[in-house]
Amino acid sequence: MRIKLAEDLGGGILSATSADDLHEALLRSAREMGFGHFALSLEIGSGGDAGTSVLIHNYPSSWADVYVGFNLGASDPIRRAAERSLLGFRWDDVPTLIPVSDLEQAMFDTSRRHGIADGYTVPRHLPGEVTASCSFVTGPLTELPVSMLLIAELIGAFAIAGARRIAGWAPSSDRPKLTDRQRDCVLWAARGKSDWEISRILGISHDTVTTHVKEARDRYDAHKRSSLILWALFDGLISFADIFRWRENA
Amino acid sequence: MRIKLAEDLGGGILSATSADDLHEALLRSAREMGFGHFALSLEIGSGGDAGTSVLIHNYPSSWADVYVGFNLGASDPIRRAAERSLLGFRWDDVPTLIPVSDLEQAMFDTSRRHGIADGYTVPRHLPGEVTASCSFVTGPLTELPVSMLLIAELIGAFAIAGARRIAGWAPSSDRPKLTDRQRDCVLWAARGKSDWEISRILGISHDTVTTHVKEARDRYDAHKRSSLILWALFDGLISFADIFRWRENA
DNA sequence: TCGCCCATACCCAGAAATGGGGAGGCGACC
DNA sequence: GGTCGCCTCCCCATTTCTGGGTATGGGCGA
Repeated sequence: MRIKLAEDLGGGILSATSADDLHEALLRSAREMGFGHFALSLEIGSGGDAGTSVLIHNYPSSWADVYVGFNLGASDPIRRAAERSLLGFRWDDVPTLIPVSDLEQAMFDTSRRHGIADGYTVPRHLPGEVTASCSFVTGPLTELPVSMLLIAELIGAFAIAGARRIAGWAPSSDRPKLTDRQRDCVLWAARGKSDWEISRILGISHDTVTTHVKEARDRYDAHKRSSLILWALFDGLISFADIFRWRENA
Repeated sequence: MRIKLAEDLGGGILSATSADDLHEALLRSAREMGFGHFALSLEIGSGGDAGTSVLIHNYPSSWADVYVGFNLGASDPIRRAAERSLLGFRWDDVPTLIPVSDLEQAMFDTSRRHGIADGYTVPRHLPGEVTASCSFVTGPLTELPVSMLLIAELIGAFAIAGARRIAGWAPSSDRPKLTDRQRDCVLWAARGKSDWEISRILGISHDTVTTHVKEARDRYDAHKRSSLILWALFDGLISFADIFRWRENA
């Protein structure tokens, strides 16, 4: 049973406590599914300078050297496709997801000569936190194990979750607790309301709102309204959906 | 075979061409897996306030009325947890993901009286494009079908992808582009620095920083520094790691 | 060469946030 | 009964942000 396989391998991946463990578990998983290679990349910091935080793979070193040496990651079509897809995708479907330039097509051909031919990539994102992908790859002489792609989807997701945990994004433990009223005020502040506007919304006085916000700042040791909002967001006290989409139900 | 079930149901979901089709396919899938209810919510759009949203569910109307009527969606803990998780999660694990207030706990109890007791929620995100979740729910008299959770993970993801396709797939995000200097300023602002402090850090004048921040606000159509930061964060222009981790290296 | 964008710098006036202080009422808990 | 946390309200002074201007110089592509 394939799903049993996923449960077994997934358990092994989720119980990994180090990058080496994860490498081991991923290698076994890839083999069991009929893939020769795998590559997991997890970035904390999608913006500019914060580079790749985790990169675990068993690509041939010849290809890895070329890839890193020529900084191909900067314009890797697989990576670009991963940023635009919710589901895992087969590499031969990439052109339907994004435009692929001639240069990038040439890159595919080169990788094939290094034993990286066809594959399946599982993307996963958390806005503001993580962008990651996990690829399972076959060489030029092996067929893509189509019957295993759904399993790969699960295993890839487990691997990414495991890597995130290992990379240090354990749920924060001793987070400050805000009172309900404080949280209300933080939420409305995150929605861009001023203290005065919040006071009208909540039906309390301007000074009371100011007090709530002040005390919330104190609890988070944040000296700025923005910092308070960011910490609350980071802690999961409020969410992007809370902030951006409250209009819908209003 | 459970994985066969996933393939069958997944095919049905991916071939849906309308919201009604999708409703039908999801209903069948939920039943096959042993769930009584399902709810799929998907929101598209990043910049400003434009955006479509899809909500497909078969919750009892009594509960849906309460939910919408009291605007509970504005701070739904399930939705908040969905923004903090890469994988699907069981509802009884939510307190380990995010803080849950007493009020929200009470909300759980209320929903249970409406036949919404336990569930499994699959989140999926594309920064700046899509935020979605798909929940499968059991009533108070039914056990959560634990053996089906991995299948639910796959079905939920398919459903989200299907909904995205139906909702009109707006990949060409017209998200605002900031200049390098503007991004610098936004990043330092997110780190809690005032304009004057940023000017010292970047070695430029106070007024120049103010101008950069001002123009960044204009591009995001954000009237508050906080809103600007939040949009930049949601868009992936900056990340929590950028914001909170800079101390480490400094 | 002209136009456009970018970075830089400056000015102003009004609104908002920050960081202090104090105080009363109310319910829970010991 | 006393203490503690929470919510409410008020005062103050100072800093910071917001929303308008204007202007110079450099680079880059039409």
